Amino acid sequence: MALAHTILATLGDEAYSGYDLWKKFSQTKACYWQASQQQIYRELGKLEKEEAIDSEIIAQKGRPAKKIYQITDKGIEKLKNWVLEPAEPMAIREDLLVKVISAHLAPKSVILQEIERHRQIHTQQLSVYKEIEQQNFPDVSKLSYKQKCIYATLRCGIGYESYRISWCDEAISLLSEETSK
Amino acid sequence: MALAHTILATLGDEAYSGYDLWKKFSQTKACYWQASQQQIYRELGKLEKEEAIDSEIIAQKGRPAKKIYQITDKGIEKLKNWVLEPAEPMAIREDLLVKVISAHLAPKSVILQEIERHRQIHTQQLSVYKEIEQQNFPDVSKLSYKQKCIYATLRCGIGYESYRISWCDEAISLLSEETSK
DNA sequence: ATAGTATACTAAACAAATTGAGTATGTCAA
DNA sequence: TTGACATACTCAATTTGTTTAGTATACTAT
Repeated sequence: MALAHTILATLGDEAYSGYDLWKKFSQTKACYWQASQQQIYRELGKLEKEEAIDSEIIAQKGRPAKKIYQITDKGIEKLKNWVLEPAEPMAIREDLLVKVISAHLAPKSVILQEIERHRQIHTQQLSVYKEIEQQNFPDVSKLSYKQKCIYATLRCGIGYESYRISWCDEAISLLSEETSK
Repeated sequence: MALAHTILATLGDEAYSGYDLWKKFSQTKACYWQASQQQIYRELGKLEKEEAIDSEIIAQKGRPAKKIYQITDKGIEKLKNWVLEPAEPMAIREDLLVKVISAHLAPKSVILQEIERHRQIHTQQLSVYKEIEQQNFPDVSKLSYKQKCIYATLRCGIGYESYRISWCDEAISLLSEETSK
């Protein structure tokens, strides 16, 4: 599965501790992979066992020591082989939509407010991505191939949040209408 | 979790067997919930144990007998309570994007062809949804509230596939460009 | 005849994800 | 000095999802 590979890909650029990875995931990686702290620590343990990564303990002043991980040649090989395999599109499992098809069981305002709440969440996330875009990708024409790849994932996140916001607007408008039946 | 609730919501309209539900899931439910046959059968077993649904075995001519399930009052109550709770936005875990950030490990054509393949998958799914839209929702103004809710989920699926196609186009264009660096 | 496909369901092992409880250190503000 | 928060990591239980392997009936095309 791809959590291992996302970690490998991230460690390909720089050494990170589990905690650093977790923060990275909740920030810039969020547009394509979400994982909890526990998942990341467990996966790091597994990857170290199979020697795809190795670790080093770094003492810090004024902070607990941290264990930073580096990708090994074996890990690079593993990642490379995986990239060559075809990827399945993500499975859609959207709780909100299950609630929408069950919406008639509750007062109309419940689902409308919930969609509005989601609209806000996606608007917030979109502004985070747009901020990253402005800060890190001011001039697309000057990007290296590797940077373009990262930028493409950010654009995917921006597209996703925009699509979600549009759908929320459409759904609110559709479900707010007066219905004779 | 929502597989149980998706099943309950589906059984709210009509009695289905596990096999029927599975087909329903791979067709019209696909825009908001995906589940395998095995998952559905297991979930049905659980739901029956907790008396949210009950079953009846129906003999058929020229086919194996089937076990059809109906929602109980307890099940309706369970679904209703769940609808009132807030829903978390779906976690994004998109293998393709992990491959995109690792794309520099393979020849450029590998990732471009893979994105093109995904573009085709999403184009195919979009046309399925549009066909359903034309067949089942020719006149939105005549829909009941309950039907509008179902239609809203279809519109979400249509929006999703459209967004995916647009992103594939953008990514192919971005990554195909000549890069000096 | 038999191979392939569709219907209809069960079981079990395994992998991945979630949830909750802990441990420990250090900063900062009330 | 107490409580909240951030850093940094571990362990265990449970749920959810995937994979593989079955059983069994019946239709259809070769």
